[in-house]
Amino acid sequence: MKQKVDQFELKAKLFRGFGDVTRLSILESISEEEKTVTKISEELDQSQSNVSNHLSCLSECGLVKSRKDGKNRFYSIGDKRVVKLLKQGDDILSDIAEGIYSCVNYKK
Amino acid sequence: MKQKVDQFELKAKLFRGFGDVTRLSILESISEEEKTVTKISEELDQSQSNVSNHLSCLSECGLVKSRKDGKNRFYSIGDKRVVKLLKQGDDILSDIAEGIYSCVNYKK
DNA sequence: TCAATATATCATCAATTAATGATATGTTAT
DNA sequence: ATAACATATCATTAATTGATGATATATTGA
Repeated sequence: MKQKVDQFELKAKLFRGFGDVTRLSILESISEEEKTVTKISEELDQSQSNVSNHLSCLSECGLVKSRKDGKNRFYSIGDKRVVKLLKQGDDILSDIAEGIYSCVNYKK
Repeated sequence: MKQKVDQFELKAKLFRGFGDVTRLSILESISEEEKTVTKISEELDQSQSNVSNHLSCLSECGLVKSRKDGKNRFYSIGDKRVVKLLKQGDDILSDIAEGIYSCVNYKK
């Protein structure tokens, strides 16, 4: 049972990667094409450091990968299954969006 | 674009439902068979109020459903796709578990 | 009715975490 | 070499959120 809890801790941590608007937006933003930090921060209207922080977190976890090209570093999704998972989120959401929206326990 | 951000906000909120050990454990615990609050709190060794709080949150969002039977209320997963999504989490995790584990930005 | 059991609610506290701003590192072109 | 650009790092702050404990509500059986 202890092992299960540890497993769930990791799994929860995985899902938390998708559980923040900024991080999720980053993932969605690079799910089609690789992008630089600057490009992403412009698109999301978020500070460079914030995006960079999230990206380093996502990289460390293996959710995104990156390649360096001169001054730039291009980020992209590290595993196809991540994209698939995000798509499935949409699928569920299409049915329960209203409930999620009205959930007061979480702000945004 | 604004609409997309709103969409991502909901989606992030959805994933946050799975992004906490206690909530995730609750979902996993009732994914096979419906259970009462008391049963779940015993299993997870969590207080009744904590489990109940999470369940009301999960219910509101439509992630779990419940039926009342006398003094008891039995909770179960609200949508098959939720179980599927959780399973896919395992799938991804089997490959990137180490990265997730060593991610220092999040505690547990 | 009253006690026992099961669950819900809710304010408060403690812990977690996202964002900011400042600074550091690395790369390219002049 | 140095200015300009791109990214990373990190301490601090502000906001969010999970857990607790107390209490309220509901149901059943004696």
